[in-house]
Amino acid sequence: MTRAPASPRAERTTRTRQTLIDAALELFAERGYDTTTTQEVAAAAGVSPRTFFRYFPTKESVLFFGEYEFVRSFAGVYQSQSPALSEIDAVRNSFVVLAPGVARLRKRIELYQRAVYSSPVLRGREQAHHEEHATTISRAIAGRRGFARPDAASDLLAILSVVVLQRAIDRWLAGPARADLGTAITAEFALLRDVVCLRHSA
Amino acid sequence: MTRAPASPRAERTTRTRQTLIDAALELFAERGYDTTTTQEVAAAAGVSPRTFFRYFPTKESVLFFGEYEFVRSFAGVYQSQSPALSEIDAVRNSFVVLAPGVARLRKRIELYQRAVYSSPVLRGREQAHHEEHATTISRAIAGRRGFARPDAASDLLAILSVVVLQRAIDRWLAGPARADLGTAITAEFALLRDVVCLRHSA
DNA sequence: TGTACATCAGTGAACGCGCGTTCACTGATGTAC
DNA sequence: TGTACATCAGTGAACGCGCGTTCACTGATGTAC
Repeated sequence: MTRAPASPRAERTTRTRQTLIDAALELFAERGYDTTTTQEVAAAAGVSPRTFFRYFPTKESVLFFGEYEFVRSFAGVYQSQSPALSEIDAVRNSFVVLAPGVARLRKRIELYQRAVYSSPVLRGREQAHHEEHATTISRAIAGRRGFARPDAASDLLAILSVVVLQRAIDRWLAGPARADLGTAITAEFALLRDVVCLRHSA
Repeated sequence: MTRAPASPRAERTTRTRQTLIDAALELFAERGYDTTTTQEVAAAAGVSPRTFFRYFPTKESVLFFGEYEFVRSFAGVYQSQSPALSEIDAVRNSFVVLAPGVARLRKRIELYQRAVYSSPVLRGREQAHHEEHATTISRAIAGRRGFARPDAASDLLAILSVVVLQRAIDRWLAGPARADLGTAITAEFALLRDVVCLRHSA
């Protein structure tokens, strides 16, 4: 996670940046993003208002710095799934494999989600991120099938996967601290199959 | 749509408001929401900058004024679906029934979508609207089953429905002007069933 | 129908606010020799 | 090891910008009688 402190100067830079990020995450989650000023974040981090913009070009960027790269590792895991699996099962399995890496960041993700929900503009950004993630997943799905380009089916499956994953994370965060994210993901995908595939009503 | 012009004064008010809305929609879609100022909207509508805020409390509100109430009519249509239908089929059928009402607003919806996509804050608002719509749909689903409260299954189905409907609308807008929205909705729900329910890979 | 007053659409001007930029500086850390 | 210079983290102060508010006004429309 944290780099080796190359020099006192570099170490100070890293520390200041991290302090700003922590302060911002805490304040945004607690008081709401739109009602927290960059001045307040700087004050909480013990630096001057000016210094905030030395580290981050915009108020938003402090939140999105070093985003957990769940999706960056997705493609690799997905390709290694058994070819016998259907696409949706392969996606679900990949998510479950990656779950422990996410689960370690539970506290941070919880603050992040609270911050994002507090503000329209952050929700919009998050939505754009989800779309990017879906694009990545869609390409991976198409690749596993040996298709050069994603089609409507892989696009839809990718979007559904992101929505279902987000729901699983929300439920996991709402549950006890010891809950297992992989289990939540499996349950949510099972529910997806039920509501879409079961033919009978009620 | 437009009320009877009760008096010259009331008629003028209505006209000014509509002119502002039209100008805003046009400019936001064309130049982007964030890069268009309320001054420019006022100028395009032929009124002073100050007058904009006489009609709308915020820049955003001019866009969301008189939102098409697709979802407001949903519950009624949904309850009248045959009890023999599965929930998801009943939702799809309801959407198809309501489609012509939406399709009449094609040009306006197109501008609206372009405006929303141009701005993070609007995407965030739209996301919040989708969530509200999903809540409405989820309650309708639970009601049809005779349940007092929505559960995880109705919530998930509702969210999926909103996502799938939005995709259908996007594809419909991307297609030729004469395309049928109901057909696009049916196709998208069929695709949903395929990607979620088919067991074989490739 | 005609006059006196009330209401209201539209406007101008000035301001508060928070994000983000620009210019100019201080003092500590790093480096060349 | 010691000195001279370079770099860089942190800061202060002033400003631009666009949203949104406040105060005070004009002139047209509406209403009471």
